[in-house]
Amino acid sequence: MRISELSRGAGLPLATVKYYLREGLLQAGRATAPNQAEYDESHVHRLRLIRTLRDVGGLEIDRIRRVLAAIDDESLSRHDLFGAATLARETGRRAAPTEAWRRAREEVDAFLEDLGWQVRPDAAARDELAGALAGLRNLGRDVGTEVFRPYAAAADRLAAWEVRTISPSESRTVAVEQMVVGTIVFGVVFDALRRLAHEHHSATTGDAG
Amino acid sequence: MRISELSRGAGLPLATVKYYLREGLLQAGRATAPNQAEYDESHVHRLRLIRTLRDVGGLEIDRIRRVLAAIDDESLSRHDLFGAATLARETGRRAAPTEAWRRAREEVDAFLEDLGWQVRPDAAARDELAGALAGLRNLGRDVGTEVFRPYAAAADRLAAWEVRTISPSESRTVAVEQMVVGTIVFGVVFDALRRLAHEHHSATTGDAG
DNA sequence: CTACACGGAGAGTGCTACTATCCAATTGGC
DNA sequence: GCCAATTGGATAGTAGCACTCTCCGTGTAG
Repeated sequence: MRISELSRGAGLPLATVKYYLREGLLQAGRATAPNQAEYDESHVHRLRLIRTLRDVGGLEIDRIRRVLAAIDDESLSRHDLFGAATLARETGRRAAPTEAWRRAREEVDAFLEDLGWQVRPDAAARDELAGALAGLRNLGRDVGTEVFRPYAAAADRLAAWEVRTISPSESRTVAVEQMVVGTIVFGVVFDALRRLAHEHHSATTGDAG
Repeated sequence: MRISELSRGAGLPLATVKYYLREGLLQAGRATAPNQAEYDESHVHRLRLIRTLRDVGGLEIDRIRRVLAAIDDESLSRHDLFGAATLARETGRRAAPTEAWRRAREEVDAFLEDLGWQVRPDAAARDELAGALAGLRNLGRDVGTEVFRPYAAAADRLAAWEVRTISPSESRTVAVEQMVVGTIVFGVVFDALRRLAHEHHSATTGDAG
């Protein structure tokens, strides 16, 4: 198919398809002439993937590019791929690392050590936890990493189940995409469900103010 | 204190403090002259709250404004406040509602009905779940709302605990801020821990490729 | 043969979150 | 009481992001 058909097929403006092509999110079509190329179903699927990552996951274009690059990299193992999905959800700390922040970061490292979790020392999630802890303290809450415990327990249960169910998948391409999409989309799903559960429990607790 | 002291005290550029003042995120100081005002600790705390919501929670200024307005609104009950925190995390669907999306939305409503959760029919989280379901299907996954079940169970357990522990708080102002900050910050915390747990379980499963 | 479509590139748009400049009024150190 | 520095307030400018538009010279379908 030609680019305008691809555009219609994916339900995206032609200009947007060209933009994704320029940005390297969408693989180039098979050139049939200096200014003509042929696209197929794989391009339609890729566009859907891009839009899901953006519309559902809320990822920026730059992050999507890196996630897709990891998916496309045949040399990456499945375990590495979980890292890629992880990379996709990393927030990218905005606040400068203060002294209090560094202390919080050390406590987070000790906490993870205590949990016995085997995670990279440079995982960005560590920084996010440190930021959260430092933020809570900065707002006057006298808390330690023990407040993370119930969350860690819930995350541990859920992640163990997720890893179990995602592993026995078919081809690498399929498995890899499931892993990445699953991590991102179900992250959003859990967050939405948690908010709904808050509302539900807050209502049934009968606290009127 | 004067504005420049406030700026130094909160560790933010003066121009940024002025910006938050203009945008209505930071309450005005007590005017002592046509062009002079007095600020206090409550202003410092408010600035910290704003930065935590932005740096840790990743909220945009407009959303922060609405959250703060809800916190400041004395007429809102604690239950309403959970709604305000909820509002703070709503993603704001970006994709246009297609036919497939509308079908997904109906299934989500039925699913929540089946769970027995009492949630507003206009909760934005419903749309997010519909978007997630439609997105998964659009990528070729033949799934129904039953894939949400394990997540709903985990979210239910966690939210029930959160509502229990947050309710018996002191003054309204403190409780309210705890609720909002907690919902947002611990949302980030859970997400970070889930990613770390993925990495840990993926490593210990011993899948090398 | 000619009107429309193509790929490619550059510039322009709208939005967000600041950041900088200007102003007249006011203040604090001498 | 003087004057540089600071203040509150307003306006304008900037940087980054995700498109979106316009051009251009070349192809292609009816």
